[in-house]
Amino acid sequence: MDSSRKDHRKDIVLEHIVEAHVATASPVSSKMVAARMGGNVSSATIRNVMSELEHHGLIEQPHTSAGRIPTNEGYRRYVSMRTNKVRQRKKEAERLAREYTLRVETIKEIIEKTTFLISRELHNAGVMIWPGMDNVYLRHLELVKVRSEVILAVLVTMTNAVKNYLIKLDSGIAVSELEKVARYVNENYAASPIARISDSMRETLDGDAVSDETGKILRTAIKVFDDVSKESLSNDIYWEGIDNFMDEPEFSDISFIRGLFQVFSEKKRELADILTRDLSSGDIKVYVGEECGLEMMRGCSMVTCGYFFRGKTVGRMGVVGPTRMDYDRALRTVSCLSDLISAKLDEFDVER
Amino acid sequence: MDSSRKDHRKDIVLEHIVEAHVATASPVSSKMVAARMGGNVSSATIRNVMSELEHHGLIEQPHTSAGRIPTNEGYRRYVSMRTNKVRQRKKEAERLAREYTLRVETIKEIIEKTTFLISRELHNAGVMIWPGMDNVYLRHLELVKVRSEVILAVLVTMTNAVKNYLIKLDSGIAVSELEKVARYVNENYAASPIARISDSMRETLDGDAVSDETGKILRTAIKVFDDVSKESLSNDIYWEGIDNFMDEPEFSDISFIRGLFQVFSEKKRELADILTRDLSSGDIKVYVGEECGLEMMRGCSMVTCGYFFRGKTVGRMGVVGPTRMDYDRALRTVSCLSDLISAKLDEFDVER
DNA sequence: TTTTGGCACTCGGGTGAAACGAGTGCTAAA
DNA sequence: TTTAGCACTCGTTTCACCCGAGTGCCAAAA
Repeated sequence: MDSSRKDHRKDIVLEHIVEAHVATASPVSSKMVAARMGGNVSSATIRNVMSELEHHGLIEQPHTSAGRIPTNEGYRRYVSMRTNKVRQRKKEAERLAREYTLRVETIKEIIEKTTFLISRELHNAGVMIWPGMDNVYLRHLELVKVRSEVILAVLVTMTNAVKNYLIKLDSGIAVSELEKVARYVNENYAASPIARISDSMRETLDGDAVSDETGKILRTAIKVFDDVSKESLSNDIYWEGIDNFMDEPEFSDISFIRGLFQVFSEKKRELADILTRDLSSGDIKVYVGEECGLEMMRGCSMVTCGYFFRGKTVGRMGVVGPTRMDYDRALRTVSCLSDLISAKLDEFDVER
Repeated sequence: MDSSRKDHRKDIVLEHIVEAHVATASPVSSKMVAARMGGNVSSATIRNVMSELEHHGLIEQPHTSAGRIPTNEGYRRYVSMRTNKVRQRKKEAERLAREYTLRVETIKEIIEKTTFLISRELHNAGVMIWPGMDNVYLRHLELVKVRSEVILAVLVTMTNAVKNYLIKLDSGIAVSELEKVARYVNENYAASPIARISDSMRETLDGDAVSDETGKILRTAIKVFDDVSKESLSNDIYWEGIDNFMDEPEFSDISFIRGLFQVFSEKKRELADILTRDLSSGDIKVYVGEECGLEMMRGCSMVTCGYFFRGKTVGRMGVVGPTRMDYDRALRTVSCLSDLISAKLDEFDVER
């Protein structure tokens, strides 16, 4: 048998090992692989192939006299054999699309619905980051006085998210003045990217003739948008369904669950940062085990994909589960949902 | 020894059993109780008392040849001996008070801070319900047009909570008209209890001379506030620190944790309802085990206390932990935090 | 050269007997 | 009424044992 065919068989065996292990959660024996391959090879042959795969670090034995399980590298190889052939199943896509036919008018609803669907479909945790400030467009601003020098800025974005920020001004301000500021912003900056509003205002202020009145308004508005951008530097994260983990045998160790839970609560910033880091591309990305950089994610994998608004990647969504995950299905579902919600988001954008 | 002194000793022994069990998490032996009582009674005497306590259903043996652990009834009795003597420790109260000296301007911040403090102080989960609509007072309303017949109502409450509701009108409406409605509401209903605004408007509408213009405004406003009240019938719940459970030996069984986690996620409504039910009183309340009515809370206790705004109980806050909980400390901490945040909330209310 | 049957070896898991010891209940004496 | 003493119980730990799934290697077959 020539070497290329031999390599191909190695991949086939690895595939079977991964898939059998995903299905059964226990080590896979040579006999089992032989059976899965139709019985036209003997287990002894498979044993030879397996020992090579082990040599390459793609599979390992939990102990002598046990079958093999894929290593992180094994999963990684398996995944890279898969990612280029993500074929969406039409029926599945249609079924998922129907889930969004009900009233979905805000990005909040989209995020809740999507993470819910991911967790339900894949029996794992669904995660999603909100669009960051540089990709969020203003629909409406309202300023509410809270105390003499403290105001509440309420922003409604083009994707109908309502965000509020408490802002401490340098000096007291009259309600009528606040109204003027809000009106000015709504008239001049509706549909602008929020992160760039304060800079654009500074230009106006530095530029030619600006009346005293307008100057005062601008200075307050600049303070507001500076604070807003500062307060939400990194994307916010939302998740759902982490209790699905608890069914998986690999998480029977409670300290594992605890660590993982912390990734989703106290340390959710770090998780959000990982997803934010990948925003430059909207492609599907797979992290196997600690690849993502979080020690506590050992034993877990994450399959994520960007979602789009106005043609730009504005956020990411995906699934977190054990490394022993049905990657094929995960890739399919995540990419399908990404398409669906990106289309939905663009509906928010039509001029009315 | 006369019978009243005898009964008193029973209580002392129960107290020691509860406290020792809380500390060690294992069954308490007669020898251990004798030692805790200063060694002037023998273990044999304690054994007699214990057998009586067992007879009364206050303690039980996990098996022969083991010490005793308190039953739910035992905890209940222990707690009722305690609740009337909740004495706040001054130093502790001052330490907690300092946690709120930093900027806390909105009820959201208060809720996050308080549940965090509860979970940190008591190493259990902190829970808190938001004030319900009938106790929430309007500070400001803003109406933003989303689509021809869909608007977004953004409410700012007196406690600086920002809530938003998507509302589907019966017919399209102009932006200028929306502005009029919002202005009318802000001028006439600021500082009113939100749940009663639509009724009050209906009265105005049914009453004497109302101009066509005002009538139109009122009808839209009524639709808005009807929808708002409808959408938030029950109080919203917030929690923090349920991972603290995972350290306790009684939760080493993962299915327990899973059930509990569901109480805090999918079934959080039921938990919120339990707290809402108790809103009539602001007193401290203790649920031992399934007393609260949730089967999944078996093995858990909940210590809650109301918090106040304008002298009325508007919400509840407390701690959820294993029945084997330091009730003394829980009662102290919860009641202390209730006082602190009620005072803080009232600061929001001063006329400005 | 590759595949395969055969076989010895490994090692985790399950089973059962035995020893241990913490804790009890009861009794009789203080 | 309290207490010392003692027999008894029963969960836990330990150890020896066996079973069987699975491997690695070798020599024969293809």
